[in-house]
Amino acid sequence: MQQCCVNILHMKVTRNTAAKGAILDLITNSDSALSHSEIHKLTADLCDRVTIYRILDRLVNEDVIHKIVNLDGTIKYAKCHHANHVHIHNHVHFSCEKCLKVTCMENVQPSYIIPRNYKVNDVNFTLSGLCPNCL
Amino acid sequence: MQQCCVNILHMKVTRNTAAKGAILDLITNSDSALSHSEIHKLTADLCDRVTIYRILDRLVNEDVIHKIVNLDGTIKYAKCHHANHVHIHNHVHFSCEKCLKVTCMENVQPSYIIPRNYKVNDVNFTLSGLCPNCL
DNA sequence: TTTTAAATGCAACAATGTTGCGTTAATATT
DNA sequence: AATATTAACGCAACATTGTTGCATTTAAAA
Ligand SMILES: [Mn+2]
Ligand SMILES: [Mn+2]
Ligand SMILES: [Zn+2]
Ligand SMILES: [Zn+2]
Repeated sequence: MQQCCVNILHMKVTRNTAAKGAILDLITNSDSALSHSEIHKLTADLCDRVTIYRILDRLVNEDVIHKIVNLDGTIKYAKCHHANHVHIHNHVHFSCEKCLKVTCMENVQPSYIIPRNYKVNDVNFTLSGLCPNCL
Repeated sequence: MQQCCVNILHMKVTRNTAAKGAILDLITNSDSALSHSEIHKLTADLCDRVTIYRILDRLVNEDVIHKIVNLDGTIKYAKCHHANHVHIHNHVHFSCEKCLKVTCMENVQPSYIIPRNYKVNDVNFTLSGLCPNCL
């Protein structure tokens, strides 16, 4: 009765499927964060469009991948490379205006001072401009 | 031949209209950032849905208001209260998970160190959690 | 192998954002 | 004040994105 994966919020057992594995591989091996539509195009007929939404939600809730909100409002998905499993996702993301790639900068963690009467649960720091490849 | 307002990117003359004035007032007097749909509801029959999109774009391009991308990908609009006109918009935004309000924290400006081979043009820092009213 | 319920496909729907075009009206010019 | 210019508008039509319900399939525990 070994459980392979769980939704860390609801402590509900989840399952591994072919589509889930393929999408996770895609995200893991990508050098930039991917949106739903990008994944949809890259996977062709792997599975239904709705299934991709559900798989992405599942992977996020399992804390395997994380969401990044791009400056135009599009949501992208990436996999952290650091080891810690349950994590506050407090690093910077860079959104290149030319090649349109969004990348995690896991070693850039901004510091800020916020009044004590706020409780911070999550963080989304995005810088945009030109990446090294496009500069 | 005094020009009232211009698109600062294209240096093109823009015009003031009743709908534009009303929407700017709404945003100026709001204590939190507003989305297109919120503005649409608040203005009732002021103008067409499409016109609101175009007015918001115009106000952003005139550098009168600014966009804030919320953690769920929804885009909100706010007006800075500081004086400087053309500005890098580098302050933090706070997104409350309970009351769902998004507010500018103009005096919170994070510091970060990014490699020199990146060129930063814009910044979007959003914190989410509980605001003082909801804590 | 059997059981169970998570995951899927599909259809239908809702929300959000975009484009083209004929008309209206803000503003500069006369 | 009248006129000319063209930005802004309304409307319809469309595209994209995300959601929900339900019957069927299938991963994985028993
Ligand atoms: Mn990241
Ligand atoms: Mn702001
Ligand atoms: Zn680039
Ligand atoms: Zn609140």
